[in-house]
Amino acid sequence: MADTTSATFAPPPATNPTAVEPPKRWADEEDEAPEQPISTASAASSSYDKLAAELVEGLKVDEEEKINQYLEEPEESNITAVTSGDTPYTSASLFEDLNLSPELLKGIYVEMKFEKPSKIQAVTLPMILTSPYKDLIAQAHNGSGKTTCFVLGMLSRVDPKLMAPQALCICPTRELAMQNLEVLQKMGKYTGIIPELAVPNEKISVYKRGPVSAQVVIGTPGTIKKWMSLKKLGASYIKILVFDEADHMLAEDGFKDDSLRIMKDIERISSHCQVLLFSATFNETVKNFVSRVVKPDHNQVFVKKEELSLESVKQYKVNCPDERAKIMVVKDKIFEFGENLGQTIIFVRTKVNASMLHTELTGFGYEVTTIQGALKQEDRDRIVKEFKDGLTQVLISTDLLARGFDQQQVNLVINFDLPFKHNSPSEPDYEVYLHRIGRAGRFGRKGAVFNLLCHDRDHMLMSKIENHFGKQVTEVSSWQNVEDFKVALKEAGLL
DNA sequence: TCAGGAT
Repeated sequence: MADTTSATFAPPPATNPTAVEPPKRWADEEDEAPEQPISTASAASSSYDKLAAELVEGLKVDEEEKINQYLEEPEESNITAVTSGDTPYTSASLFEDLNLSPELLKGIYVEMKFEKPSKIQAVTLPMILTSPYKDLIAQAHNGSGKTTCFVLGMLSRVDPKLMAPQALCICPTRELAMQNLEVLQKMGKYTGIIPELAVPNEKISVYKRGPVSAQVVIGTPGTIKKWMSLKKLGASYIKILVFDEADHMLAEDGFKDDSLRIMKDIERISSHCQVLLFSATFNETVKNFVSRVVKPDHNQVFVKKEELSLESVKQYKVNCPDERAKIMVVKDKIFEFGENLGQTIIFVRTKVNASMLHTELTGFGYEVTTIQGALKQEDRDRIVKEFKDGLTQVLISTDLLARGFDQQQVNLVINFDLPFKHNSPSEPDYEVYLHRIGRAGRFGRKGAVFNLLCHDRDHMLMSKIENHFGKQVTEVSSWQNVEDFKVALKEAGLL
């Protein structure tokens, strides 16, 4: 594949719009982490090639509507946007183009240290912030700045003088809700807007508290649903509703029921509420479903699946004769080089495997921490904090952290187990795979992924993943040879 | 042998 950073911005079936901006990397801003200044126009820009206009599959826009209004867009973009209706949008090349308050701009420049909008931000922010406020389904690469899109959207649309919940953001895990809250607090530092976290809390009873007066609420589905049903969280003034990791939030085996319930309760009371659905992944099934969930005149932004895997993250597979060998690879190869690398996340499929691997590695005397949902919340919080503070080097995790978790120093991801679909174990979970490898290479950084394969099924899953993304994964010749791993890590740019 | 949130 030539280069995922390149593409044409062209809604079907129209002709290409005019290029208005010089090419730049898609990952010119990180997803959830504000700490790093944006590096804009990169040296890689010369290698962009132009892709043909592509159809957005699953488009469900009313045929009677004029659907081909589109943004003036940088021609080098790997996203396809389709807008619906008469509203014209102009890509925002500067944050100043967005009519943001001076307080919000100050947060963007001073606190976040952003310079200019990333690709996904340039395209979606005008859609989010232009009246009439239409629903939006937006897909963009891992680490490309999605969080900023909806956080900025929420902060910008909230009236700071009205002390009532006006924006709601729903996330699949407590960790992600907390991370998003932190971004919002930082970006909104000068706005005076008050946020609140809505996640389960053993210490504070929801029954004893008063109604929420915070203007932005970020949380997990069950808690938000509960607060709403207990009339602690009023929907009257909510005008923007965000689903982070929206494909998972609306998937059949995800949080679909809770999410729909919340959405309907809000829309019943606040019918003009704008709904934003963000994720790096939308499989065809979910894409079709979500486009029927939002209002018919919604806008869409999508990326082809072949272009979703990050070019900056080098993927490898390692054939291991048995489970024991997988542990040895982690022990002798990963820890061997680990000191010279950034941080590492080892993904396992089950809590049991997480505990097993943790016991094995600590038994060898290695320092490693493990996070999974069965731990107490305070332990989860501590482990995440230690990892984010750089106090721990290697973190074992279930898919709890597969999505959204942003830690820039992670440049190595180990798939100790490959993700597969619960209801059909011979099918890989392509979306989880993509989210996992997206934990490395945040903000366009270099990274490496090692997939440890031992059973026949692993090989089958791996080849299906390769086919799905149209990308061959390089094989490490021998699981026992330190040199092979060294070569791989050098090739990935990590040594 | 699902992991996640919440009950």
